Amino acid sequence: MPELPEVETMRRDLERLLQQQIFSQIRVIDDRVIRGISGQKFRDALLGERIQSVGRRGKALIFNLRQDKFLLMQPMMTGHFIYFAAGKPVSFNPATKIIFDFNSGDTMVYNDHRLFGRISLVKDLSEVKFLRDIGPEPWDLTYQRPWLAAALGKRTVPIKTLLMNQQFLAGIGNIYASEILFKSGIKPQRRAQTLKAQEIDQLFSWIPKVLEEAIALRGTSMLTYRDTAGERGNFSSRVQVYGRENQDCYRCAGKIRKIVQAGRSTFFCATCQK
DNA sequence: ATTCTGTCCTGTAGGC
DNA sequence: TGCCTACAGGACAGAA
Repeated sequence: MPELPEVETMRRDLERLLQQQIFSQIRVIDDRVIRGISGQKFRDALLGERIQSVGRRGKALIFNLRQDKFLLMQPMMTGHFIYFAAGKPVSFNPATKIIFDFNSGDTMVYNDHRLFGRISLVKDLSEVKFLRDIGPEPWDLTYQRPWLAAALGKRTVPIKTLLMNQQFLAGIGNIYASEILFKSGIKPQRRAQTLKAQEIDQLFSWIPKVLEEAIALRGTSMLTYRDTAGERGNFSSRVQVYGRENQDCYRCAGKIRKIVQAGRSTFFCATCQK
């Protein structure tokens, strides 16, 4: 489900709400959401641990517990946390897979109806393949115009598919790939290495701009995404092309079209995007 | 090496 | 209303 803006929204909320809190009880309702160890071992290893801070890398959330202990969570399509302050009624549903209680009396539940999400405890983040192989964040020092041009030049995949490749760049998923290409005026089917200098300029500036605007609006809610308070993201109202098949383009008279690339839906305006 | 396809799951929206 | 199919914010193995 969530892409970089949604995961960053979760990170900010969770760090504000849970920093310095200590796990006092953990109820694993469905073992399948935990990777590597049993629900019982997961629970035992987490009890008494204190959340020092909450980080993010691409679409992964990282709870920093100790120098050699991290709670890693990848929401994938439908995983998300809902927070309940002490004294508030905690609400569950069939998607609730883990319930975390803290010393303060606060509770955080983990919901994931499709069970694609991953939660694990790791000693060393570099032992996680996903984190070893992931590309730069769009705000890293590496993220420079010449780096982007060189990286694009080596690839023959359609630009939309490349934008979604986490080894290329961290954090962009299916919604923002379409939105970024619309803003950049580039057709999603274009092969990465065929982009002209002026198009690379557009892409280079729109990638962080679109993501930053989405973070400021607390992400996009299409179907199931909710923040830690159970609220929808407000970028949904700014979406230009995603999910708008056959509707009018906001910028020209054309219709938004939908195609499938690498098994995923892509939306674009055939008039605005060249 | 890079690129593409199918798979893991469950819920829900839309067509008939 | 109720059935049936298609599809859903991701990542990865295995095939081409």
